[in-house]
Amino acid sequence: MSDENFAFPILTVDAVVFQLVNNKLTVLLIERAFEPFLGRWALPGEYIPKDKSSHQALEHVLVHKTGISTKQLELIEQPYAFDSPERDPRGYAVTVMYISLGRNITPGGHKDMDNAQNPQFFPITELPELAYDHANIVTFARNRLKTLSTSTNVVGALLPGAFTFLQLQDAYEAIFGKSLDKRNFRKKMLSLNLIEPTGDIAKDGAHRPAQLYTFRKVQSKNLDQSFD
Amino acid sequence: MSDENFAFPILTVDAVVFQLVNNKLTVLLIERAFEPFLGRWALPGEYIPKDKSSHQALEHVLVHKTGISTKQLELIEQPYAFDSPERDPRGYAVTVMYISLGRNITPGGHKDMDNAQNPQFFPITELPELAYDHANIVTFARNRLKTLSTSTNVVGALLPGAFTFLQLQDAYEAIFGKSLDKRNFRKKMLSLNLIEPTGDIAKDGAHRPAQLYTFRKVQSKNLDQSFD
DNA sequence: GCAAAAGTGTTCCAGATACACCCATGA
DNA sequence: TCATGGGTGTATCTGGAACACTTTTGC
Repeated sequence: MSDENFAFPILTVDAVVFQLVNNKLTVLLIERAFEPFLGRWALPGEYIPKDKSSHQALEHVLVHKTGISTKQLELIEQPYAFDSPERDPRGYAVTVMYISLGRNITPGGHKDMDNAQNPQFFPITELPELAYDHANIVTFARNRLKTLSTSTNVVGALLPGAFTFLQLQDAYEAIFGKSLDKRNFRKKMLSLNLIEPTGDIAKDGAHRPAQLYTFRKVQSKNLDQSFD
Repeated sequence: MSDENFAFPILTVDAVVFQLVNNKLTVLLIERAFEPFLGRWALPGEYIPKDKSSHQALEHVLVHKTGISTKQLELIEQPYAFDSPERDPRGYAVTVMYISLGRNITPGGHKDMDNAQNPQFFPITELPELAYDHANIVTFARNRLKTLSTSTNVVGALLPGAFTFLQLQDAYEAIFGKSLDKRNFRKKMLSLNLIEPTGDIAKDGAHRPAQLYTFRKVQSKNLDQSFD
C-alpha cells in the first residue's frame, strides 16, 4: 500500500477489544510486523484510507490482522479520538478508538485473514510494554468500561445471555480489578435496575441451584457530575 | 484555499471558548459565511491544513475568525475528538475539539483578524440553533467543564487572580446552571482543597469586606468511578 | 455428611442536604 | 439606620462499606 492512500495529518483507527478469559479482563493485542515499534505489542490498528470511514477501517484491520470480525463483537456506541503531536514518532497524528466487547472469541479463523500478527488476548493486569501511546488508550478504554458498567448493559456483551449473580460479580470484579462484597454487590446491582431475572434456574453442580438473570434491553447512559 | 491543502478524511478543529459574562456561562460563536450551514451560528472551526497541527489550526481560526488569540485563553490540557459519518453533510469527518477558558475577552481587535464572522459570546442557556453537531460538542464540553471544576483549578481561568467566595460561587452556579447553598458550597469547596486564602481583604462597597482566595497551582485530575 | 455455591440483614460512617441568623462596612 | 454582601453550625438523610451464617443441591 503506498502512502498516498492515506490521510495527512495521519488519521488512524485502533481497536480495544475486551473479553473475559478465566475471570480476567483481557485485551486483544498484536505483535507489530513493521517499523516503527517493530516487534512491540500494540492494539490492532491501521491508517484510515481515503475511501473508508473509521468503522470500515476497523472491520478491515480486525479481520486482516487478527482474524476477528466486528460481527462477532459488540461495539460501544461512540468512537473516541486521541490527538497529540507526540503520539506518533512520524509526526502529528489523530487516532479514532473503538471499544469492542466479545465473548469466547478466538483470534484467527476468519477466511479473509492475511497478514496476521500473532493476535493474542492479554490479561489487563499483565500487559507487555505497548507501542505508541497505546497504554494510555487502554487505560482510557478501561475507565470508560468501568463507567458504562454502572449505568448501562454493556457488561452483558461479556457474558452469556443468562448468567448467575456470581458470574456477574466475577465480571465486575474483573473490570474493576478488585473483589467486591457479595451482599453489597447484589444490593447495588439490583438497585441499578440493569438486570432482571429470567425465571430460569441453573442447576450445574453439587450445590444449590441459582436464579438466572439477564440484562435489560434499554439503558440510560447518563453520567454523574458533582453539584448535581 | 484549494481543497488539496486539506486532509482526507476531513479533519477539522473546533474551539469551545467559555467565559463568564454577567454571571452567566457563555460560549463564543460565529455566524457562518459559507455553505454548508450558511448564516447558521457555529463554533469557530476550520479544516486542519496539511502542514499544521490541530493546535496551530486552532490559533489560526480563532485569530482570523474571531480576533482572539489562544494567548488570551487558558486551554484545557487535552483535546478531544469526535468522529461520525453523519457529522458533516459533505461526508465522513473527524473534528478535534479544544476547550478554552477566558476572562474579559472581547471578540475582534487582533491585528491579524480578517474574515471575521460576527463573533459573539452567547449565554449557554440561550444558544441559537447550531451548525453541524456543534450542539453536541458544546454539551460535551460543558459536561467536561463541570467534571473538571470539582477536581482541578480550571475555574481559576474564568476568574480574576484573587476572588471572594461569592464570586467563586457565582462561577460554579453558572457552570452547573443551578443555585447552590452558600454554607454547603463553602464547606465543599474548602474540603476539595483547590483554593487557598491570599491573606488579602477586598473592600469594595457598602458591606463587610471579604477574604480573598486564589486557586492552588497543582491539582490532581483523577475522576471517580463507581465501585472504587 | 460434606463440599460448594446460593442467598440473605443490620450496623456504621461519611458525605450531602436543608436551613436562618448575626457581622462589618459605606452611604 | 439601613442596605449590602460576608460569614457561620447543626440536624437529618442517604448511600457505601463492613461483616457471618443458613440453604439447597450432588456426590
